[in-house]
Amino acid sequence: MYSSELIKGTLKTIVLKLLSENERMYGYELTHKVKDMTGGKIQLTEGALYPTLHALEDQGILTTEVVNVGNRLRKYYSITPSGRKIASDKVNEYTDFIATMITLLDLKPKLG
Amino acid sequence: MYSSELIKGTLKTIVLKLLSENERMYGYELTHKVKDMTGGKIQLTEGALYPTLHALEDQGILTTEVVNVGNRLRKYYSITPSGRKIASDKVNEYTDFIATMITLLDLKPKLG
DNA sequence: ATTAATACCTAAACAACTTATGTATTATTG
DNA sequence: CAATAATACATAAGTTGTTTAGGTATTAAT
Repeated sequence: MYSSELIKGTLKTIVLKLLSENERMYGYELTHKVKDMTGGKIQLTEGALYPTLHALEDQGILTTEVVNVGNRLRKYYSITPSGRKIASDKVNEYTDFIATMITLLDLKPKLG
Repeated sequence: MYSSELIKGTLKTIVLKLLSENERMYGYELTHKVKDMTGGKIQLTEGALYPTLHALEDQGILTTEVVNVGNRLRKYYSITPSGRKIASDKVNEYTDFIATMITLLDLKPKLG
């Protein structure tokens, strides 16, 4: 787990990137996907995730469809074409930002 | 210039790293150093920087000496031994974090 | 003489998050 | 088979780290 301040500002980028790669995902699934992919190092909190998803939907970046699984509801999110562009821009910006930080902090990135 | 949310959480790491490499620096100098090193892409705002420097001093991570330059005062900050350890930890954590984000977002970092 | 640069500072407002809590269903376990 | 954990959504108060917008004062540039 990283100090919480580091993760700040990356939530939207993470959500949009994952929804660019997957046809549709639901909130709870996103938290587990990120936890799995990062070996538990990044854990999205529901208190941050759900309001972010709602905002992205309001902005027309995501669309939803509610599905009944057993007796429980599940809200799937899909990215719209305009959202796909925003996702790509965000990922590119983050790539650039990381390169800048590597230079600034003289980091030796451990790339697998 | 990056969207402001990205830079959030990196200020302390940047300040501590630069003060680990330089015997002493003053606030205004830090803003210009970072601007120069990043080609203007990261600009520390004084409203964020000064309170952060004060907090780090209060925590014993930095010490200060005020110097008169002409008739103007300049407040130099130096890192303490315990601060040096914290700086190193922060940089290591950030390196790890970047590696995690590269994996998660499947980034292709453009390394000079 | 005015503006820009140097150099510090603070405080209100804002955004994005954490923490805490809530509802309800289904699966697990002792 | 009762209690707990997991699934799955949600909101709201509080915290943190910023931005924005001011302020003071000296020195350099136009």
